[in-house]
Amino acid sequence: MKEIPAKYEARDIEKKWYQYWVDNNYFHSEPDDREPYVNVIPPPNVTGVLHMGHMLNNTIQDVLVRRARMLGKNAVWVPGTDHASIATEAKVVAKLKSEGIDKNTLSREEFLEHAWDWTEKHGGIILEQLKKLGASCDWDRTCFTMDETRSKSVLRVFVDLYEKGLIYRGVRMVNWDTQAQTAVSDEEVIYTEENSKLYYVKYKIQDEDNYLVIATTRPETILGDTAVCVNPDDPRFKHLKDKKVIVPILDRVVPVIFDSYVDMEFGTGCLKITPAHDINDYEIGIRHNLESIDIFNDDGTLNKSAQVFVGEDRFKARKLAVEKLEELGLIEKIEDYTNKVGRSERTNSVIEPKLSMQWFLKMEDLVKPAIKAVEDGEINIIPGKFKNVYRHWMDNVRDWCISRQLWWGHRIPAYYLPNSNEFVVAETEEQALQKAVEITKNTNLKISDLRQDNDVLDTWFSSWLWPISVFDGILKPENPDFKYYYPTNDLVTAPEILFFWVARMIIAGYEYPKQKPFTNVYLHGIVRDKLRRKMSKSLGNSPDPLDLIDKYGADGVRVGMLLCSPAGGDLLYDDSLPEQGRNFANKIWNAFRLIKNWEIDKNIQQPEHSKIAVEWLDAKINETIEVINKQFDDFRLSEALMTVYKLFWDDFSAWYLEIIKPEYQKPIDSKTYAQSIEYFKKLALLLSPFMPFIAEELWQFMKNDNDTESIVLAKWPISEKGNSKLIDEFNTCADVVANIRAIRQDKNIPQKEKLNLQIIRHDNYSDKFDLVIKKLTNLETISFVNEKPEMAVSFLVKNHEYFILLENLIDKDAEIKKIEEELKYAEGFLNSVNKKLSNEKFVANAPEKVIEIERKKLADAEAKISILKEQIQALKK
RNA sequence: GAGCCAUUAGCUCAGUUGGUUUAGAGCACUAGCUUGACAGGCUAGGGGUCAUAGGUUCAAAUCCUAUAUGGCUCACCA
Repeated sequence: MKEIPAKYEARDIEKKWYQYWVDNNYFHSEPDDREPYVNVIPPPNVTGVLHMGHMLNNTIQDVLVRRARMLGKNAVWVPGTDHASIATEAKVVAKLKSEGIDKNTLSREEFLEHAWDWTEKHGGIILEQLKKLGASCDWDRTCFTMDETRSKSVLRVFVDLYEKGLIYRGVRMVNWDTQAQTAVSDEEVIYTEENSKLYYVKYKIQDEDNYLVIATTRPETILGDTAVCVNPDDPRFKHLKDKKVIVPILDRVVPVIFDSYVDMEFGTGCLKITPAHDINDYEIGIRHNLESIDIFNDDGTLNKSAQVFVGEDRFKARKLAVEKLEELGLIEKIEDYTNKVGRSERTNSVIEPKLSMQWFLKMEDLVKPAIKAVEDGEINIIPGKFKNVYRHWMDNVRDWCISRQLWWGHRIPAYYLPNSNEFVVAETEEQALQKAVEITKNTNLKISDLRQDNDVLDTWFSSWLWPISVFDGILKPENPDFKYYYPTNDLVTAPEILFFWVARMIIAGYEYPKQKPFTNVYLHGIVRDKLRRKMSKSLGNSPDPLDLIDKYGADGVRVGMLLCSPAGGDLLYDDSLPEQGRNFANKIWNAFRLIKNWEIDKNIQQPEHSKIAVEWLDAKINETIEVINKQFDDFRLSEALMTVYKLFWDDFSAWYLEIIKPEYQKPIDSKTYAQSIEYFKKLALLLSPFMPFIAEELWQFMKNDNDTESIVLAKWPISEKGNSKLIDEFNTCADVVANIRAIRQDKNIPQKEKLNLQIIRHDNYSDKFDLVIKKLTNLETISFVNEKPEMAVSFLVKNHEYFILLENLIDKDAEIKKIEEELKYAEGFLNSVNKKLSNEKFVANAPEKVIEIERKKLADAEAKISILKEQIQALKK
């Protein structure tokens, strides 16, 4: 066999095995008799490149899927991307602009051609990157929210909801993104505190020499004012009934109205009303029948209705308005002020409340079964604290604005009749025509006479169908794939899209297949840097995931991501995490090298210490498998990983291998060797969901004719009955070994120098591991005595007294001091136990079992104290 | 402003219906190791009055009430 390198080099190995898995189609699934295990990927943006959040998200999914596959389930993980209307359109517009092309000069069709080109060029990148991470997706099933099946599904659902009366069109105040020039939903607006100014502006009262002062943060909207409002209970303004005021700059005469919406405490108690540009003003405007003057163009510049500053941007207009007001002497004062400003999630531009015609989905009834499903536990949200958040949003849900004024996306299938605002809704143009003919009774009507709505649908209006549509469950609810794979199992995503996506998928699940879309929602944390800042391109605090994989290996990065990612908690990323993962891979690699390089001698007997170690490790592995299974069931993935990590590093490498390791350049017996390989294979299996690449590499070295050709196809190990007594005895042994090692270190005795150990046994001494102790600490002899030897260092394990005989190295005073410290601790402990037991109420009320434990503690402590006292006495002699 | 969640070692977190020795892990830290698998390592070790103040209980990190601090969600006052 060729030399195995001392350092594990992940790069070539990972490339080799991923190719092998894909070539053999191991990740592909077809329906069969087995129980399915199904996850759908949260589709990343087609515009995106892999970032740290994806790494975490997909690592978790891959761990779950790989383990499910090993548990014998028919596992499928469906990959795909979404079309990300706003983000993609923005990128394409920007690209065109860099080529000197203005979007507005293109027809819709021409623009879409560019967008598709762009998508074909960039759309696959992120999925290719996921392969580097080891993602075991069924690539044959890759979907895109705008491919044929998914698009048709979206249109069918739109038509169906429209026909059910759940979709309506209407003028509403929406959140307008002036940069993307589209409406966005409430969920897409992020409010943050920003420093701004509060302007106090004087409005002249008509036919009086008096002024009324209003406070505003947006003086440019004065141009759209149609009233000034005060609270009807405010004594300061009672005299203003039926009065009018003059809007500055324009000298427009508007009424003073009275509405209890106005907070008397705030500002001046007078509120200017601009119904076209503020949601509250809009509602007040409706109540008081006010005129609504829209002063903005779609791009945020002022239009003709503003009369002045026409064509200027809204922020420039603000400056100009203030200057003008100052010129007119109408600014009373300007204060610094902090308020919440809403910005578009996609473009970060300040959201402009705008009245416009949009399409909405009525949510009130749709959410009901979705609320119940989570309430009843039919769907679990992990961690559970998000159940509240979900509930709260659902209870207060508002109608969903589903139209976007963009071209890239699913065009709304509403067709207007010629010269009319009347429309028909249909899945295809042909069907639309048919409906139009029915309505108009005009049989000469042609498709070209109809005008399709210009808007597209919100991207989430397609991704909310994802778990259904990836199996074609909207168009063909009876197809075998859908019947077999739906509902899916675990949805893994970040809490930030709980409403955007998760809640809406649940709604769609109960509206269409009338079944939950998934059973568990596992919400993982957000990847942040060490300073708890979210990773972002603009901050430049995010490492490039592919660089990390290159540097630490995909296995290393996966371990790094998982190690500190408890459910729902933030993950504070640091390079030390994948480094720890890489070091672990190296540890595994070297353990393997050690075993692989041993020479096997069939003629030698298995040494007794090896026989015992083999027995113990078997018990330990069995016990640990149960722990890991439980942790998986509870979605405690980072803990499951840590359990495997310690099993491998501490139990297998640090203890087991050290025990069975033959002397330098001596061969190992064939029995221990074979058993060790079997254990190593089990460990590789336990590791493989987390570190699939190194696990496969080792599997290929170790597999025999009875094993599967790839670890991907192998079965998750089954835990046989553990032997807790043996494990307990081993722990005692480990304690003794550690004590002896500490003595060597303390007294500067090299490992090579043999020592003699004497033991005074008390009750329940087991000699099972004595040979292990002897080997690990290089003892000449172990002997049992009744008298404390002189000139020895002592320690206590489980009330057995251990003495290492040392002729010249004993510092009696130091020994006494050490034992006195131990005595002090024991006495303190005894004291606390005594306090409990002497408490009558405790003895009377506590369960017998608890009292029993306390009595045992007492007895143990007393025994220990008397031993320690004797030892001090002996030393003082 | 309303609601929810958290606060345990330097850092990140466990601690499962209150009782397994006066609290555990990983990383970091300290000391000692040219030990033939591994310095990406080995061995040993230090480190916490469980945010604060009360309360319930025989018994509290764990239950209750306040307070403080941090976070999340929703709403929003110009």
